[in-house]
Amino acid sequence: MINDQNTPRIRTERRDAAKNRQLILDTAHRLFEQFGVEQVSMNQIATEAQIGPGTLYRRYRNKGELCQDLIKDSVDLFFDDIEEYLQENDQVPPNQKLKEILSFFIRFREKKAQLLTGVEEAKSTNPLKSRSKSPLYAELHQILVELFDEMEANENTYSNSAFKADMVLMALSSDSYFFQKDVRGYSPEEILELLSSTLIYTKKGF
Amino acid sequence: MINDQNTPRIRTERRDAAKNRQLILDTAHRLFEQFGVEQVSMNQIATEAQIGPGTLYRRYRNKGELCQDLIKDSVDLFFDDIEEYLQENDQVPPNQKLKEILSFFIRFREKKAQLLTGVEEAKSTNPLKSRSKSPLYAELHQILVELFDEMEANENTYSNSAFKADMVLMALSSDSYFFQKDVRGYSPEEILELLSSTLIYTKKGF
DNA sequence: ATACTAAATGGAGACCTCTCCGTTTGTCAA
DNA sequence: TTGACAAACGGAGAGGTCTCCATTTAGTAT
Repeated sequence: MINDQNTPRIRTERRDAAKNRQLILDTAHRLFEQFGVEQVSMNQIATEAQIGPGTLYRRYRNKGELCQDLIKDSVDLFFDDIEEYLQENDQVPPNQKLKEILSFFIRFREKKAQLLTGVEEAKSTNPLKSRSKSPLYAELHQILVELFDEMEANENTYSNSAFKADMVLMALSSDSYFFQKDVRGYSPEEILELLSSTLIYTKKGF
Repeated sequence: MINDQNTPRIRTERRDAAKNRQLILDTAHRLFEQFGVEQVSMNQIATEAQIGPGTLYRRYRNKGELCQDLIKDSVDLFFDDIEEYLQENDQVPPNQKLKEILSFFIRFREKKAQLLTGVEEAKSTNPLKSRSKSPLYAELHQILVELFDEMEANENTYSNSAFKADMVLMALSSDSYFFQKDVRGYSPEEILELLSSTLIYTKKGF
């Protein structure tokens, strides 16, 4: 899982290709930093990196994939944090764990806001495959489902953990999250509270 | 509210302009019907209608606005239905009313799937103003908030009706709704059940 | 070294969205 | 009628996304 496209490949990546990949990543990073992810076009990246558009699109089918590659490391660290937390706190009640995970994610989202939005936007623009198969989404969904299941273990409701997990992630998508912040005026902390009181603490009053 | 851009305007719409508006609407409707909303470009509409791109964009800033104009009438009917239902059933418990409204909306969404998606997509692509100010969204939100408030009237939770309403609408956005259908494999009825059991029947087991 | 081959490259080009602006055309007042 | 003028028009063009493919080139087997 650690080296996926870095070191040895199925038949090794050509040296020039590897060099170009790094060149693209560096250029994109620099331009994103300077102008903001939103403002930078694939064109611009190609031009700045002095490669043809074809070369760029060959490696990344769209800006989203590029963004994805750029946060890959952060995402890995993020999941490491979660795993560590879960291992050290497996006796904690599941709803508390859930809330903590959401808190982790919100912090992550705040830190990587632009790139995350970049990932999501392209996903929807392009293959219409929704924001489904982003590894981040899928893996996080899996974790949430397990916690929801653990929560409902001693309840009578028929399980809808997968749905709840989708709701949570939906609510924390760029679209929804920034709508809550910018239009509704909530702080990250308030969003966390609203979300947990709405979707996590389902039994009893609150 | 009834005549907004139809009959008398602030200073009447020029006859040629009115004619063109209708021409655009007809052309778009025809092309959408024939090829699907997704597949038809603004360009194509302009060409087919034999008008310059500038003329088209002058009237509709993007495809979303065009779609919006195309479903305006259906939307009005939709709200009429809701209003009628609410007036005839104001003694029914609010959670039941809520569920019924959602059912209305899901049916509407199924019927106007393509145009609705068209509206939402452009909204997010363009002014980044999120899917907020679509009249449909805003008005529906308002109705949901009132019902949630009514529901919580005799409970102790501090009100988060606005948030819940946002969650519901988020869950029924094209993005989320079709994800649930296509990827998770739920039927419209199942989505309705999941949604109500998750967000509406908050008190007690189910 | 040499030839072979699959990967990598770059740029032309198809098609798109959206803006700008010089020109045309209803409309209304004189 | 006849101006005058704001509204409407159309199309050129800037800038994007993404594809295709003829050409180049890095590894590898001989």
